Amino acid sequence: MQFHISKKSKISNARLGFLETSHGVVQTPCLVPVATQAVVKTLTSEEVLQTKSQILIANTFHLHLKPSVAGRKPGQGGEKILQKAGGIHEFMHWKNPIMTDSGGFQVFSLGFGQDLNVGKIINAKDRMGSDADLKEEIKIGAQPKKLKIRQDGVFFRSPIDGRELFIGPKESIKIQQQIGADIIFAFDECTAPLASHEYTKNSLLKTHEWAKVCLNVHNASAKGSGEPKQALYGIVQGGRYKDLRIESAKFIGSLDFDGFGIGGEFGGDKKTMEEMLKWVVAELPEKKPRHLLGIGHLEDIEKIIKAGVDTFDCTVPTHYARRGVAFTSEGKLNLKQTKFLKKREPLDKGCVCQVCLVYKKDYICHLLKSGEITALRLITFHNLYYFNNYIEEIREKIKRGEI
RNA sequence: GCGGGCGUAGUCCAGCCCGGUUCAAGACGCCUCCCUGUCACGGAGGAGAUCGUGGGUUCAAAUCCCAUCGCCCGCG
Repeated sequence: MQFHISKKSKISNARLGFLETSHGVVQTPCLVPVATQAVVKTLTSEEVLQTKSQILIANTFHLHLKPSVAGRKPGQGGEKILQKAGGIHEFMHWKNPIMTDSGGFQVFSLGFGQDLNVGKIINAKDRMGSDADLKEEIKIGAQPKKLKIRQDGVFFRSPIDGRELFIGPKESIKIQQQIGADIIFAFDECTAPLASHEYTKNSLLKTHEWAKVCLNVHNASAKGSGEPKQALYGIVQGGRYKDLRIESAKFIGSLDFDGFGIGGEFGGDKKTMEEMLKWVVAELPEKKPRHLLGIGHLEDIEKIIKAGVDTFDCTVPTHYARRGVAFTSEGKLNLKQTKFLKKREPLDKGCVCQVCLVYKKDYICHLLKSGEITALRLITFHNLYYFNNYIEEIREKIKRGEI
C-alpha cells in the first residue's frame, strides 16, 4: 500500500490524499463504512458501491467466530473459510479496498463496556454518574467479568456459544492475514472511558508491547509469501489523558507501521476530542496515513478532518439507519415518528441518492412502523450516500483551500 | 324465553372467589430522548382507564348484592 498526500491545508491540519492498494485507490479523507461480519448490514456489496463508499472495515474477532462449522478444532476459525473462498474480497464480492479491525475493540466492548453498560464515549454527566457507585473508576489490576486480560493477550468468552478463546497480537495478525484485507490493525486494548490514569498507563504499556509483536509477526510472514503485502497500522491509545496520548503517539509513531490508528476515548465533549487529536497527530509521522477508529457523527467529521485525520470508520450512518434515523440537511430525522406519514417528500431535498430520487418519507415511515426490513435498507443506503457525499464536499473544500 | 359467561387505558387483558397501605398491573400501540473500531426487530423515560350504566350494602367496592344495557355461548 502507498499513501500520497496531494494537498496540505494552509489553515488547518487537513490534507487531501489517496491510498493506493492492490484493490484500488481510496480518496482521502474518507469514511470507512463498517462491515463487521463481511457485510454492510442490510446492503449487498453492489449497493454499497453505489453509495460512493470506497473502502470497508470488517472485524477480526467476529469473522474468527463466524463463519463457523460445528465441532471445529481450535485454530480453525472463520478465517479459514474466508481464505478458502479466496479472501474476504472474493468472499463478499467487494473488489475494492478493505480493512480489518484487530479485535482490540472487543476487549473493551465485551469487557468493561458490557460490565459498566457504557459506550466508548461518555459525557461529563454520565462520568460523574447519577448513581455514584455505578460509575466508579476502573482501577489498576481490575479485570472485566467475562474476560481475562493478560500480558500476552486476552481470554474472551464467545458471545455466541460461551466457549473460551484466546486472542493476542500474534493470533490477531495471523487471523487478519488469512482474512486477507488490504489494511490490518495491530491488536490493542481499547480502554474504557472510566479507566483511571493508572489503569490506562498500565494498559498502554501492554498495547505497546503487543504492537511490537504484531510488527514482528507481520514482517516475518511477509518475507516468504508472494502475495501482495498487507499494510499494518499501529494503534495509539491513552484514553482521555493527554500525557498518555502523547507518550503513546510518540512510541507507536516511532515504529515501522504503514499507518496509524487512533483508538479509545478522547474525553466526553467534542472540544476535548479536537484538542487531544491535535496532540496525537503532532507526534505521528507526517507522511503516513492516520485512521481514527470509531468516530464519525456528522458534526464530528469536519473537525476530525481539520485535525489531520485521513480515514475514519463509524457505525453511526448504518447503525442509526437500523433505528430508523436518517441524516439530512435538516438534521437527524426519526422516521418512526407518525408525522412523517404525512410527508410526501424525499428524506433530504437536495440528496440525489437512488433512494431519495424515488422513495418518500411517508412510505419509509410506513415500512418502519410495519417492521419491514426494506425500511432499514433504504435508510442505510441514504445515510451512507449522504455521509460519503458530505465528505466528498469537504475534499472539494480542501482542494479550494477553504478548510 | 330460560340457563351460563363476559363488559377495566387506542387494542388485548391482570386484579374480582379471601372488599381497604395496588383507586388499578402487564403487553402491544402512542409520545420524547439515547445509541460513535455495530446488537435490525434495543435501552431509558412519559402520556393514557376512576374499572358498561344506575342504585344498594359497608367506615371503605373494580372487587359483595339488585336492576338495567350491550356482546357471547348453550337449551328452547
